[in-house]
Amino acid sequence: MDQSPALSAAPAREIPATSEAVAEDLALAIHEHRLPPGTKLSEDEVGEIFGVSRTVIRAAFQKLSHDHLIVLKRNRGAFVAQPTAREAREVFEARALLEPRTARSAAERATPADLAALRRHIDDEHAALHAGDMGRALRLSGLFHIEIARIADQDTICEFITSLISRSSLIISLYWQRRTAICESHAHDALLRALADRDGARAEELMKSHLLDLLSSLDLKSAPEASPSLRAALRRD
Amino acid sequence: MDQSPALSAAPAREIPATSEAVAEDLALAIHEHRLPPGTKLSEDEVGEIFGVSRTVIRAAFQKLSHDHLIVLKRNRGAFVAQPTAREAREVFEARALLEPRTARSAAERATPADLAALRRHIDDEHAALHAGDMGRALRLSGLFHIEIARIADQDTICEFITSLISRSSLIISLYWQRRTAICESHAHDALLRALADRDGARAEELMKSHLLDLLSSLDLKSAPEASPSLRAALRRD
DNA sequence: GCATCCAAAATTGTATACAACCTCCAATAC
DNA sequence: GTATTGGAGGTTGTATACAATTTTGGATGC
Repeated sequence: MDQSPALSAAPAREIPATSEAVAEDLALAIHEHRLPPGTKLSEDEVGEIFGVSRTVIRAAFQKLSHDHLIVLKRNRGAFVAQPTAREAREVFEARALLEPRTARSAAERATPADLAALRRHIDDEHAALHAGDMGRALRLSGLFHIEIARIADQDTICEFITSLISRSSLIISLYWQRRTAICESHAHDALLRALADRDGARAEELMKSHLLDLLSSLDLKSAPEASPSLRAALRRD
Repeated sequence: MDQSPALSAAPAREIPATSEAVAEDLALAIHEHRLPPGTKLSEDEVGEIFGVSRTVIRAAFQKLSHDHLIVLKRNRGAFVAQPTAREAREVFEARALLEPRTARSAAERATPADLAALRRHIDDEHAALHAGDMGRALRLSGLFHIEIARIADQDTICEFITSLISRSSLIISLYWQRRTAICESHAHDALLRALADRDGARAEELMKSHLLDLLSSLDLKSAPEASPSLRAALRRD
């Protein structure tokens, strides 16, 4: 019942939380599994936590619902999404259609400043990994992909990719194979080198195989982990 | 001021209009240019037309905003979107990444029932064209593409494509070159034949060139028609 | 013991009231 | 004549009250 601790860690906002800010905080909590899939999000409770009325919360829920991070059920309420194995495959299939070509475009346009920003992302990600902060590493890894889409200078596609990566974060935290050792793959380093070399074809190919690697590192056979708490597994919705 | 006629033609709904129904009616009105780009949508006015409170209208606006059919400006209100030439190119670029491969998948999965449904869409579209009902023809043309995505059985990609086609409808009605004769291109017929032949490669290629044709049939050089009323052109927002 | 059903409690759906903000226009100063 | 400022009107942002629906708990019957 008391899910405040999962959220109270994040907000600490002063007074007027907008619906965008609420949605962002909730998204982060979902990505980092502080709000596990299947969790019921009560409008009253969330509203009280953020210090705003249900009106604002409902707007935030609508946004999150559109991004498939939560599922709205009429007259039932909002629940943290539980992506199925099929949905996981579909999300990565969509990314496989969009991101490789986008990486190619990025390679043809990247400025030194862009490359430096990517370099920073990678370094931060490595640092987080070595510090054992998987949540932060995962978020930075996503930002690396989003940054590439931004460099490609295609707002529309960038928006789609951003949404897909957001869903991917939830999927990865659900289906990641624990047995895999720390995924210190150097795929991002290789991508950055291709971009620096302005080698669009290589960047496209690297992104393609990187996404395949990512998908194959997921364990989509077994049920979506019901380990930490049985709640999600026992909910019949 | 009095934009009721543009809407009153559509709803005719009995009593309780949901936010989804309102959004759908508004989307149709935008697609068919009954609500021209730049039009201000007042919450009070729309609410009165549909017989619901602003609460419901705001939810509908949020959904339409996410689909880029309207633009929400804080403390200013909702305006029918005016896609720029750049946005038009981006939307078709995104479609070019998604739809050809999706058509290939569809070719590999289409059942006789699927093909019959597509055949019906094409026939209806031709009939609408000959009847001079361009609005209906455009809508059916979009539905043809959506149907192909549905056949491909990829919900995630289908959702993206649906959104892109919705934006395309608005773009086409904005930038379509009047001088082009009735676009009785038989691209859809050719696509259907490729699907019936289970020729995925041909379907992919046909879809690719069809989208290129579509984009090149737009006049993205000239300003987005300010013909019917100067309002849109004169608004400085 | 088990299932069914009904009523109370809780939660969401909708409408409305009030607050905050923007726009517009007129009045004033230069 | 032009620019600035002030206030009135109108629209959106938010909170709250009420209605409708679902959920829950126990009582009843088999």
